[in-house]
Amino acid sequence: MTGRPLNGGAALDGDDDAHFLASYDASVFERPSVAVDVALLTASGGELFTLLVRRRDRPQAGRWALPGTFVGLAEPLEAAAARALEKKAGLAGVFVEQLYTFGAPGRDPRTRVISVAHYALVDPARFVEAARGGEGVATFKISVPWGGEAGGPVRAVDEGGCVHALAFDHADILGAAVKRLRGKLNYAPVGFELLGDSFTLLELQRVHEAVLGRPLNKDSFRRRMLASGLLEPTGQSETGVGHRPASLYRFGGAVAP
Amino acid sequence: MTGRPLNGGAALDGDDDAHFLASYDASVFERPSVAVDVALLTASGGELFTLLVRRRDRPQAGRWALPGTFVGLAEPLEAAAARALEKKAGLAGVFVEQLYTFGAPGRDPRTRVISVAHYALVDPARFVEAARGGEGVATFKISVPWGGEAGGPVRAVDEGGCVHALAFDHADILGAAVKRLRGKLNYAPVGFELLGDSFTLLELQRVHEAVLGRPLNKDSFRRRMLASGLLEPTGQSETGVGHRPASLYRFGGAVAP
DNA sequence: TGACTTATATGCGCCATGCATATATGTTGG
DNA sequence: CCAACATATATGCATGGCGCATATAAGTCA
Repeated sequence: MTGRPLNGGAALDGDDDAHFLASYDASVFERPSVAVDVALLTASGGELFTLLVRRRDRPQAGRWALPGTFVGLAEPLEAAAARALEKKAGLAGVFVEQLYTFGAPGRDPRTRVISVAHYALVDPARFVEAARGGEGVATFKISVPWGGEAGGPVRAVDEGGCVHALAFDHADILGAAVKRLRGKLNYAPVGFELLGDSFTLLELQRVHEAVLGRPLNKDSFRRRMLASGLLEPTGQSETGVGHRPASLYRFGGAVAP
Repeated sequence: MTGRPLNGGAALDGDDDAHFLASYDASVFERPSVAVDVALLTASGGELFTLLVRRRDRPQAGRWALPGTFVGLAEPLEAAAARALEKKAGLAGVFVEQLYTFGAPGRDPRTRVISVAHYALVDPARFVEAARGGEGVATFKISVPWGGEAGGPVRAVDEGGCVHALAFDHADILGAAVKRLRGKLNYAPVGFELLGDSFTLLELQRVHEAVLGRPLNKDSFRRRMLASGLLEPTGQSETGVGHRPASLYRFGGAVAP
């Protein structure tokens, strides 16, 4: 390994940098536009759903698209994603995380638009409320045509079972969100974002099954979750279910004994 | 779930969109700059190394930084990453993948610069060649101050054991690259990018250990790798090693029997 | 030739998982 | 009030992966 590092690597910037910055002309280079798009996901009945917005403006007016917006010049990316979610779906304070940046030169026919895609997770109750909120907003079931972590675009299916072609590369963004979620289930406490404050083990299992797209072994899932130390019994149980009620749990983040 | 999708969702764009696009003025919004930075990694002797470039321009002239460049207006992101690697390190045809997009408003003092970070993997032989290539280029050992998949910035250590502060948020980018690589080892055939055409099982184990930052059980590693079906014996063995020579393998991607 | 060093093969115990069985505890319908 | 019902919860058992230990193989080097 050949290396010629500086001795000490001391910071060389100071007042000189300040002078330089004062005279810096930011308009020298032509720039692409930067946007964010948000794949909002929820799980219900062992299926994944997303919220789409009908485009009113060109291009691709009339198509269904992810909530999105252009990024403000001094706005953090996550803030832009949260703003898009707030404006288009009326949702605030939900889990949002960066996903992948889609930047193929031809993905938007207007001009070069680089989209920093995010995904967001909410429980079904908040999701339904958000989907009822605005005009031009609708819920779509996500149909994943690939298994495991293969990846690729997914299909958006409306209530009538009709598949819709989405705007731009938004089917790929949704596919990336599902893939990320599947990968994360293996090692991270995902899934709790998709549930309410308290939940039964079976409800948690249904969420995992919705994300993974395959049934899970009940006993093994129970043991694994209870052994993970992430669950905390509330002491309460379901009521009115026509059979033995299940214990309710909440997410109890790694409390040391 | 409330939904009001269109019947059929037919594409509404056509000649109308063409007229619209012809008159579209792309300069309405102020835009951030978009750059790519590339964390080039290699593994040797159970350690990870990266290649850094000494900044000659303001701001932060003199600091060590990842190879990077601004993205051309019609240039794919991966192409920009490959171009940066080619120009700064003389490397072409290596594995490059998008990592994460760093866009905090203050990360570059000049103006808003959003960097789509990538990581690249090469075997030590090509790495050393690249590091010898240019002036103002050096090799640094990566010291990871966190375990598992915790994440966070890493330290760049020169040959003399001296830790250098990197330009901008490049220590975070390197940390994200290590984290990604650790996560990927669990399910994907990573590691082969970091080795030459043929290698012994122990060499492959050293690569995994370098990435994970912890020793691995030799027997278990052997069994797991041989059972994975990803390895193909070359029929050859090491020579001149002062002990029983190990069999050489190559990466044989899932060949059906 | 024999010491030395690492590769390779085999066996054993432990633990997570999948599967089967048994018991517990609510609701619902007589 | 009681029994049927449906699911929750608990327990046992076979299997397979993994960590660990042991034994043998095959080169180099003095």
